[in-house]
Amino acid sequence: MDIGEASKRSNLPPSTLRYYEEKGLIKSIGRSGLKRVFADDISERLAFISLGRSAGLSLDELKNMLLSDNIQVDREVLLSKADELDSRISHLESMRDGLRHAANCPAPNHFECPKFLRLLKIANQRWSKSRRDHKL
Amino acid sequence: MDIGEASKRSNLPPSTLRYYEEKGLIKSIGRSGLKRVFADDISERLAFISLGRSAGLSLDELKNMLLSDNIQVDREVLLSKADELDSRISHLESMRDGLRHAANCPAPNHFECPKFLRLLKIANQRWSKSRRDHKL
DNA sequence: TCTTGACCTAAAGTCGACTTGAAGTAATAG
DNA sequence: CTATTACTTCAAGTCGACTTTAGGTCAAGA
Repeated sequence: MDIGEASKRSNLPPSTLRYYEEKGLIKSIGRSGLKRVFADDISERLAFISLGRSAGLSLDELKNMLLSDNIQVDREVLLSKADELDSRISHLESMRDGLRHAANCPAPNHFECPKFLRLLKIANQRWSKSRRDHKL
Repeated sequence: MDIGEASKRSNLPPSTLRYYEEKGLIKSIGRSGLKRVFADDISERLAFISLGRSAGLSLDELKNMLLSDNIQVDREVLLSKADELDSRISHLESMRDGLRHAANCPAPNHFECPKFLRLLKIANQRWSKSRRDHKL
């Protein structure tokens, strides 16, 4: 498959695919003349990357996850990434709950609403904890 | 409270606080000489911003949420932000589940594992749907 | 009185993640 | 044969979110 096809299937511009290749997130399987040729499973790889990006992961983080494709031992990397995601999910849930509450709260200023403040406080405690634990 | 105090309490450098003020995310209540003076509730506001940043929200998004502090009618903004967060949470959960599965999966290449691929597919369907719905 | 430290502004620099532009190649359609 | 179209490289440009730097103000302590 050429870069145009990969671009269509992944919904990412060719320039992005070249950039990802340069950064080592994907590989072309070879060339036909000048043109890159990609394997069929590139779509899934790119889907994974898109998903990760939309979830706020950096290209470096994603590269680490994808590297473990080849190497056996990287279960730990995957599991620790999963744990980081858990903590990120907690933040988002706190934000979401805070916003939903705020939308229905009669307090004139949300920062005076005790429930809202409690959600904030819990969320930031959780954050501090996970930063301590993972030395982020 | 001066900027140094606000910085300590929020665990953000003064330069960041000045930057946030410039971008309209926070306000100083006045000046004492040259020095900015912040109200006491600045800590909560900054906690909210930090939380949002750590969850991957942009300063503009956060500004929108915070603006609705003053104006009554913005329940809809808050609720739609909460919905966006729900979709972001779904992505993260899919990633997390995918990673946890991958860590225990015997398949040599995760992109050959049907369960992993199913998680990816579901996640991206959800993504496409939410992009359609919210015209992101 | 002088100096130190915490603040100030405005402008420039940095970093990640791309995008755009200029200049070239290669197959294909008219 | 030439023009179009899709690709190529490499360098430069952009954008968000900050950080750093240079030069200045001001209150407090030795």
